[in-house]
Amino acid sequence: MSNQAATLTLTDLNAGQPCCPPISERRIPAESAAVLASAFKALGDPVRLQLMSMIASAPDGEICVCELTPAFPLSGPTISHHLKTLRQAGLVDAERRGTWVYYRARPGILRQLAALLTVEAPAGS
Amino acid sequence: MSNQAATLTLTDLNAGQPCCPPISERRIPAESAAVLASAFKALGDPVRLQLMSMIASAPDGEICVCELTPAFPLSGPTISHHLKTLRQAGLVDAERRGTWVYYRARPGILRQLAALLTVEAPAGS
DNA sequence: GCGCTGTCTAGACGTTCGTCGAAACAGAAG
DNA sequence: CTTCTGTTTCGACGAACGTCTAGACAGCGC
Repeated sequence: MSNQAATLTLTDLNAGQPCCPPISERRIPAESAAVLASAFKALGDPVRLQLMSMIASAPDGEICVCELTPAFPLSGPTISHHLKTLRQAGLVDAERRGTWVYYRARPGILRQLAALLTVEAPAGS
Repeated sequence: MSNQAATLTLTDLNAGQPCCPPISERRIPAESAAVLASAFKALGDPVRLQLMSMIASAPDGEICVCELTPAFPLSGPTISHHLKTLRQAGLVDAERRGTWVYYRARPGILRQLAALLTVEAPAGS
């Protein structure tokens, strides 16, 4: 379940070199913008952002769905849907071990997004 | 325009201290998640991401709408709508000087979002 | 004043998103 | 094999989004 037959995916970008310089350096090309925007869109929901945070801050680097679901006043399928969105955006990885499924963050992707938003030290403001 | 008269805005967060530690350190509280997610959602559209990039990378720190609009195969009102979204998310500032309106990035906000996505140096990956 | 250009607002339309309940799938335990 | 629990997929519905056209507002020049 990597992704559809789209042109690019964030995972592809991560596999290679750092995809883009910071947005303050030069304009993002249209193709990269589509891929990167999909990653930001995945983070653009409060539930998913908290899920991402819980996964990224898990003590062992991974966390069980059974621990994520009860943390929100939402149904199981809804949480699963959000996790799928994060998965398709390339932000997290899932692995089934026996009965439970464990989620793990992809630090490389997060670092790329952070680098994209980096700006030089402020001159005026 | 999800949270107009809501509890917080990203601009408020920026005015004060750094709002949140990186998501890899601890789980984002629900209130902060709502504000931060709205910022990521604003960046979650290819057009807006490119607009943001063009604004942030403008040589003089600001750029005229008349320069942004012809860069996309979209109508003027549509571009204006996207700029309004970026404005309401607190990511950019607008100023009218005579006939033209100039947009300028808010580096502090971008830095906060970048800091949020920062993760420690990779152990294995 | 009048017209012209640039930008934003208002309303409408089709698409996408977030949520749910019901059902299907995967493993573990009797 | 049967049953039970955990997780995902499937359809459906209302809300939000992205886009458009038409109109309104702000400055400049005649």
